[in-house]
Amino acid sequence: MPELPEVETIRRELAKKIRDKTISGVKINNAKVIKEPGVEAFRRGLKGEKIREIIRRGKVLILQFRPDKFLVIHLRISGWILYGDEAKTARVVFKLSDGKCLNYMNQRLLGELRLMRDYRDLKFIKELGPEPFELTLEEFKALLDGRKTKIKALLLEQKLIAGIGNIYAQEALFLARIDPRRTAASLTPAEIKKLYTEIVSVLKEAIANRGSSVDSYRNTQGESGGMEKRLKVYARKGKPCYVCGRPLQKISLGGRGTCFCAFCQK
DNA sequence: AATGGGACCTGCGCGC
DNA sequence: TGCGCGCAGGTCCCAT
Repeated sequence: MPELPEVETIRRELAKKIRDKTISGVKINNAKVIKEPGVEAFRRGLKGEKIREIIRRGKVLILQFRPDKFLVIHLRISGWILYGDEAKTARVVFKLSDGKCLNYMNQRLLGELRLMRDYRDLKFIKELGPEPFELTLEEFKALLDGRKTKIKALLLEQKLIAGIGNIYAQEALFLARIDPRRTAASLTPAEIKKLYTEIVSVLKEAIANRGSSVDSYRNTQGESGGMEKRLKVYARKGKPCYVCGRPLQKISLGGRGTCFCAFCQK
């Protein structure tokens, strides 16, 4: 799925396009993605609701209608939101009162929609770690302290830090020149500081470039991001390292593909 | 606590 | 051309 920068891009675009618009109807092409309440209650509960706020928490997108009514949108892998005309391949179409549609795209059907009284009651959200931009260096240090897990796996733990996924974990480690196989506890204070800086920096760069479109992800206009051209290691196995020119390696860490430069990342 | 595997899904690109 | 396989931005759950 879209990671923090992609979801933040969607949030910003939607804030301009759909705030204060009303949902006039919901077309459900695949009920599998609706996790709560039931399909009919979901449809009924949304009809006539005005969108007041568009919120992001980690990789989760949330539409707020009332103080006690929220649509929680988890894109997971392959999810994105297309604004405009109704899309044939949309899993769910939210029709707006001005004739436009919010199409919930999700090829792999792993995404989840929930209509809830409070998104903060969702277990996943409750347990989510702090937003990277609100995390201090000292707090980041404390998260790594004593942890024997590999640093790359740790960065993906949403309970520790919200929003980093498999692209930006690899990118941040490359930028910080840290081998993804190192244990978290083995990082020196200088390395922790560098990694912290690079995480914040790469996420900001990605947001500024409207995210990475490496597979199905598109922005709300259906356009590619721009960050994919700037990625240094993700999906670049065998290609030359931008720093030393040696071919990048690919290994599996925690069941996820991981590209890195075995020479530059120590 | 850490790691590995599988599950959930669809569809793409690759080698044969 | 067609088929089987591996793989894909996420997360959960179980076993060791």
